[in-house]
Amino acid sequence: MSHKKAEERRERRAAARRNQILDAAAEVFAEKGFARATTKEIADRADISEGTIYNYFQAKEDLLIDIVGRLAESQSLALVIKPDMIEQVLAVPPRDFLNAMFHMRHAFVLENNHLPMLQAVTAEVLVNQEFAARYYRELLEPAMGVLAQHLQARIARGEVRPVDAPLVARFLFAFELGLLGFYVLGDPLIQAEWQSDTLLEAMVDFFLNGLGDVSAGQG
Amino acid sequence: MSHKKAEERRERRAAARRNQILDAAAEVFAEKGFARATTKEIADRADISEGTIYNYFQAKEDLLIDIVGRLAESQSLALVIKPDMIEQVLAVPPRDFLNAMFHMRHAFVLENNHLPMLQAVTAEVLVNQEFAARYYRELLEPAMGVLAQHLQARIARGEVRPVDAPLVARFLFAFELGLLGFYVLGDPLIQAEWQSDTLLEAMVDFFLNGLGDVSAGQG
Amino acid sequence: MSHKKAEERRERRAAARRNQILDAAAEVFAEKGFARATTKEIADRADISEGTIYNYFQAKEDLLIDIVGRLAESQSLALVIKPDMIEQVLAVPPRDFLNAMFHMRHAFVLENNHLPMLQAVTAEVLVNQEFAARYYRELLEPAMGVLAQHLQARIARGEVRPVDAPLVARFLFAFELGLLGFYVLGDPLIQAEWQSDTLLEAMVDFFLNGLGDVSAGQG
Amino acid sequence: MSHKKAEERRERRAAARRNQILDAAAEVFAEKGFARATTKEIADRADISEGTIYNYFQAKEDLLIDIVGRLAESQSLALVIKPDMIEQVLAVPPRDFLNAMFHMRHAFVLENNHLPMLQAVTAEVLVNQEFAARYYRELLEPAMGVLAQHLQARIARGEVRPVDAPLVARFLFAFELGLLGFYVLGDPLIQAEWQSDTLLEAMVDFFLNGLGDVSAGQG
DNA sequence: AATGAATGAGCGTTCATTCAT
DNA sequence: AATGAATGAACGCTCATTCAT
Repeated sequence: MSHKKAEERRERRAAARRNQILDAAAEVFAEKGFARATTKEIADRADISEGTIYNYFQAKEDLLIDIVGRLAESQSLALVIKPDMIEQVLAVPPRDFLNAMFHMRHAFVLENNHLPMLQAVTAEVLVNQEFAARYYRELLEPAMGVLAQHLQARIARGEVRPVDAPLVARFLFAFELGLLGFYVLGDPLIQAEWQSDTLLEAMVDFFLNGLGDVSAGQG
Repeated sequence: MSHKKAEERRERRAAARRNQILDAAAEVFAEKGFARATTKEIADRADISEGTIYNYFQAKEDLLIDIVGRLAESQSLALVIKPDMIEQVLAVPPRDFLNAMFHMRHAFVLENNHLPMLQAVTAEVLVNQEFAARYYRELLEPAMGVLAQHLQARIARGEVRPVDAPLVARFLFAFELGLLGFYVLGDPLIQAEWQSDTLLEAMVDFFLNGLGDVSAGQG
Repeated sequence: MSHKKAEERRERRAAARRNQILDAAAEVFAEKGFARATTKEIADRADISEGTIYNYFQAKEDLLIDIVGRLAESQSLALVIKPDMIEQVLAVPPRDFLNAMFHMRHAFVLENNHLPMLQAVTAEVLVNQEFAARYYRELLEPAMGVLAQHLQARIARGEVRPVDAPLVARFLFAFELGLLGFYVLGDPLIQAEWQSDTLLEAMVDFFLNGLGDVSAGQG
Repeated sequence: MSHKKAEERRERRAAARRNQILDAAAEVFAEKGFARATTKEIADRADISEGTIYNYFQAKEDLLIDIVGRLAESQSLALVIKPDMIEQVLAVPPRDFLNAMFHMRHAFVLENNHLPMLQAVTAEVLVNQEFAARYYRELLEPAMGVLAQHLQARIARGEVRPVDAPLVARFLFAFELGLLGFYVLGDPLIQAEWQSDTLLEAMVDFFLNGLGDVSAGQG
């Protein structure tokens, strides 16, 4: 039916506009922060007029909310270990699993305009309680939960030491969050090596062996 | 001389006023973010009038700059391993050294109104290049440099594995930065345990041993 | 001719659309006032798109102008004493004439969506000189003129005291205008009784006898 | 005490500013209507900057609310028959009482910038339910109540016919409201005579005698 | 003839900064 | 040194109007 097709095309166009606006918003938010970003600059960046933003979003704040939503969706597609794949993933040795995970997360950051989105959202989250809750609930908690379960399974299989899985999952995410902070702060070493095997292997090595507890044998 | 004394007293009072204003500013910045914080609220919080702020600072932005300065100064007093103490510090076993360092850094966060200052500065740093540079140069780089050197010395003494010291120093600071992020985000586990021995020891353990490389023996 | 018929049908449809839009506009203007009413809400209320309004009217303001026009036309059909009926109307006793007039005017307000139209126009008229002139010229003056003439004829016939006819005609219309104001303001007494015989008779009685000049006999 | 005096002077200045702004606002509201009036024009008219308005009022709407308040206060000072004066007022013959009342009300309109205030408020009231309620409660009801009581007392004394006092009080106020409408609409007769004895006496005469019920004697 | 996405001027409001007191 | 009233630029947002479809 032509009516149906026309509707579909309209919806596709609307979705494209929304994404166009969100991409522009994420960039400006990342550069200036949410509060200092102006709807005018977002509109200019997206090559539309200010009024058009409000045909697609109710308020400036909704842009940030929807950016979180897009990140969450994107992450869930990319990072969650699907229930029906558990066995296959557990078959991968810990070293390779860690490497793959770090690799995937570092690649995720640079894909699809994710960096400005993460930067924009992270900065706002530090000074906006409502956002903090949403960010924690939608982005951190689900991914951390999956990792903690996975870790627990590895422990049960005797592949890693019997550490406190939820705590170590937080360590891992905190570590990644901090490393992303270093990237955004412009640390030359982290920026240059962000996707390099050198960095990923150093991380894997560090997570598996730590500094090497020489005292352990001595104590 | 009484003239000199009067001058000194005046300067002491001025410094007290500055600190009073900076404390108020740090709180408001932490709660709302720099851009959303208003000079009116800062003035109210500091129990002075808006005009008075401008007798002590040229612009709102200077408040944040001076907060970074105060943090840097405070950190340099508290955290830098003084050159004339190197030998004594190296005498401490790695495990105790790490424990002391984590303990000191976590205590630092909660002391002297440092948390709001760190929160305010960290949020702004993510979206303000000028600030990012200042923060990196004044707060991160010096402390990281000292730690990297220290680590190198430990490696030379055979106390820790021959890791890439500058990189691992970054790992350590990234980890701490990310953990602070979790604290500010309101992660219940991290917040509850922030200064507990349990958390500090888990961290030390993790840094010394990692997950335990079971595959190492297998490879 | 089928061409002519098609044209007529088109015109009838166009007139229906115009009325559909004007009815919707009058409602929204009455509820929110002209300036606060949006073309979007008018379009929604009329079940058409915003663009369609502009196929029938040049601008939002024209909606109000045409509402005045419709009211004037409607009033002239209903209220003006036709020249060829003068004799018949004068044959009606004053009391019955007043009663009929009040009855007709009060019914007029509640008929055919007139109330929102009157409300919308009256509110705008108070703050818009151009409109005030149009309203006065098209709605008040003609009706007042007819009433004044009629009154004069009654005076000539000795049926009413020799009052200043144009002034008393104004009194009568001012009174009705004010009463409509009370209705719109939500005065419970006036609203409840708007079309009741009680109110109409009290009005007639008041217009014929006033408060009763007790002093007249004393003076 | 000089502190107290300074405070008093400050308050006097603030009150003057508020009045200066309200006067300007009333004028602009009367000319354009509340919604079309801009804060910029009010500020220009009051010879201050737009920002200053917001040092004295929370929002544009509060200007109108406070105008109603000023009118109510002003009216209560001018028009309410004080309880301890009832006897004196009742001693005045009905004709003189009506004349004085009409005189006072017509003078009130032209005094102290009341006309633009009444015009502004009346126009808004017709299209704003919240305002209608406030206007009715604060401006109409109290004055109408006093008049109805007074009328009842006159009836009890046999000075006026036994009319329905609350209803006739409404008639009187509706009449005045409508007459004010005619004034604002620019009716040349009403405008020219607004304060003239001719008009006032015609009104008094009309209220006392109506059109003269010739039929009464006939019936 | 009807649509509704796009426009951009203009609105009410905020707030860092100034300055007379 | 301290005040707080005044400022006005700049913001987020609305909405009458246009026009390609």
